[in-house]
Amino acid sequence: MAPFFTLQSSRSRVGKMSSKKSSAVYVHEVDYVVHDGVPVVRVFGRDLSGRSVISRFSDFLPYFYCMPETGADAGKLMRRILSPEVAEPSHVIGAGIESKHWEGRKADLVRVTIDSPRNVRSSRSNLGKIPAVEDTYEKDILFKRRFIIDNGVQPLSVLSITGQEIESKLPVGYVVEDCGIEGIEDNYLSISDLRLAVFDIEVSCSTAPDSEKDPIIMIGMLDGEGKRILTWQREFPGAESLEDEGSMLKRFMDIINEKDYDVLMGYNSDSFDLPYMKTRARVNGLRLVLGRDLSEVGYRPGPITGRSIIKGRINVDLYQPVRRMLNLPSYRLCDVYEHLSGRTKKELDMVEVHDLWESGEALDGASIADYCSSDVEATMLIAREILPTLLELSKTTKLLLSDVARMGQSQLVEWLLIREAHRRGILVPNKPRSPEMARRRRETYEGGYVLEPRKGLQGDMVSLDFRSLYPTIIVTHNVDPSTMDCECCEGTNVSPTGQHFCTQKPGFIPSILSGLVERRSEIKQEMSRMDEKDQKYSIRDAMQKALKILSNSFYGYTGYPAARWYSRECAQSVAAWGREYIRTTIETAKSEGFQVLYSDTDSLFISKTDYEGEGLIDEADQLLGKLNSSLPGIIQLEYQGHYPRGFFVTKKRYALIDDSGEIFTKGLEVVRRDWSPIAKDTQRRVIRAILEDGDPQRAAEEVRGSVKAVSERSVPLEDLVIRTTMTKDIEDYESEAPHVALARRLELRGHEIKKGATIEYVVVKGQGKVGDRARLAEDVDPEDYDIDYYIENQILPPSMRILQSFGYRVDDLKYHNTKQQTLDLFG
DNA sequence: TACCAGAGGAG
DNA sequence: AAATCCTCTGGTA
Repeated sequence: MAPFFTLQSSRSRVGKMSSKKSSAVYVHEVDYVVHDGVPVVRVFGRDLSGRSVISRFSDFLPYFYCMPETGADAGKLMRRILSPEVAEPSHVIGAGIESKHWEGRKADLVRVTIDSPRNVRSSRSNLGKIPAVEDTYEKDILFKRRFIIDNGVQPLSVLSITGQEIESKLPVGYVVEDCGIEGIEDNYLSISDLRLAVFDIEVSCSTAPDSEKDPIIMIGMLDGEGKRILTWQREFPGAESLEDEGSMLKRFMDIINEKDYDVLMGYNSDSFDLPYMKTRARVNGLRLVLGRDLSEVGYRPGPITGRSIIKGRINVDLYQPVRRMLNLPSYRLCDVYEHLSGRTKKELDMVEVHDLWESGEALDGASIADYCSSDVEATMLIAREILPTLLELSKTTKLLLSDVARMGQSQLVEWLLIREAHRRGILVPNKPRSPEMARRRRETYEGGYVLEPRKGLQGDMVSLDFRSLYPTIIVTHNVDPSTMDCECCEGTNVSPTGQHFCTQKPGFIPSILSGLVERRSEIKQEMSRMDEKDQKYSIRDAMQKALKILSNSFYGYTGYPAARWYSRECAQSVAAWGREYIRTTIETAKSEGFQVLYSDTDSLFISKTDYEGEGLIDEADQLLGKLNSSLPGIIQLEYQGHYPRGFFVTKKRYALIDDSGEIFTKGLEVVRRDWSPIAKDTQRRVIRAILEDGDPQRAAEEVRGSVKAVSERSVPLEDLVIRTTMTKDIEDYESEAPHVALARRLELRGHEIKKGATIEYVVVKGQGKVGDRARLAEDVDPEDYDIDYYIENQILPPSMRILQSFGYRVDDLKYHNTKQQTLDLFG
């Protein structure tokens, strides 16, 4: 143990030992407060008897490391830092020497302890200026996470603590002071052990909601026991009606605090419901108190959307995780619900809610209360779908569930690495500063290999793919910044880009990744022997998904310019090895008499003359055996599927049908969000006609049908809507694409259009650019849509791309019946 | 016609 | 706030 000197004696727990008691707490949330300048970490959770606990730790302090300049002595630097003229203005209250792994060697660092998290920034800036300090490290690790990592705390599992129960004003639960950690148990909560609730608010407003003046008229809540709808002034069947908005908010707070939920979830609750409720509470002379410590809801603005803070409860906004974990054309609550349940749900727009509230009437027999109720049910359904995976991600990364729900893939990987680095005594690299990041962004490298497909209709084929190609390359070849170009292994394990990786000692990243990959394959093994309806099966599935998300993120992480463990050479080597493996596979398949129809990165489609069905599958199996016997390490090629028919249009654009008749479409307009429904539906019918019936003539007929419908104006406007996302703020666009042009006009009309908004437009007839003729569907008369545009630019191109390989030309598809057309014009 | 910016997909 | 590869559109010179 390294020597440790302090300027201030640390609080001793020994004296209070007699009055201390031990308890075990399931950890839900962790944060800290500062009392009289002293940081107190609070662990929120529930004890084994189910009582809510806040345990307070006051002997944990923030710290960071100072790396001495090369040649400078760590001890001397430490003494300098501890000297009053440096220590006092820098809030240093202790320092010690610690040895850490750094860039392939052991380095002695000065670990500097600071009095409070709020002083870390200024302190490291001061100490960083000392000439003998080369750089400071680990100063930007959030204090609550530092506590979790250093103490090995496992969120959602059991923490054994000692401490003194103290008097508190909490209505439920108790507070334990002067806590110390006795142990960590691997005893994780599952979803059914958590008290969870979803909520949703309805606002009445005439245009856009303004939290200063437009009231919340209803709050829906749903937990394991049932649903509650709160409203005011008006009566709705099944709803509890309060006197006014303020009373309703008060009632909401009372329910949350009495039921003492562990998890509170909403859809867009971080950026909408909670901030809105906070403002409405203020307008009504109240404070929105939802914290487990009876604190008010907080709000921290963020780069994209802010984050609402409910102290002590796990606050999950399902919107972001849904966006990340599900690939959907739309992420409106009703659309996500529809996708998951297969049932439709009516979404009310702001104006409809307003009208119904004002009139007190029902729309199509349903009141606002019914819609509010369906909103919370939809939210709960989404929670059931994705919360299990979030829970598993939290268990694997040991991050708080509320953090996991807000982090991207790179952050999940990074925090997993940081925790592991701490365990192994590895110094955590700093985040790159902006010039370094800019430099990294410029250094691009070559990625996966894509083979030009054999175009047109193909018969019987089999697809093979590498099981987790990039993760298995990283593990097999020990790809890691610390193993790269070692002195011991020159000339062995050389990547196609020239770097070699140590074959003697396992690298940091590969050793962590191999654990994840192994666990996943064990779980998948287990699952293959289980009944799919078994509840344990779905838990395994969530575990497996979480491990997959994490394993697949490592490669991208090493090539990510903002990563602490960035290494272009590593990312480059992985991709280069990937290209080598797929190219070798293609060559071997060819030399074994197969035709290789298409290949992309880690997969290939093959066929063999005179072989079909089972015969082809047998042949492919033999090829697979041969290939796998020569693949190194854990890299493995797998049988993916058999397709009796399919066609390739270009790279990354094709459609296949499998033996059960299921159609898989990749890249074509059908699967894209930015084409009109009429264009996508027509293409879908073309694909079906060809793959299901092998009937291009019927396909052509489908196209003519759509052309006719558009010409006759019998297509409903909603099928003509083109949706495009604003990927940046309006003023940042260089070009004047249709959705940008419309967005600019809408802004002049007083609409606020932010980055991320979806612009939905219909093209109307007239002269000039498409952008000038793009209109909101609500502003378009069915007589005004541009028939020619929809035929020439929406229906024909996607369908033609498929049908041209069957010998069709544009004119063959254009007119259903030329004479009829002429007659119509005159009739 | 050639080129660019932009969107959104594949793996 | 993961990477690269790729096709296609609309606008512009």
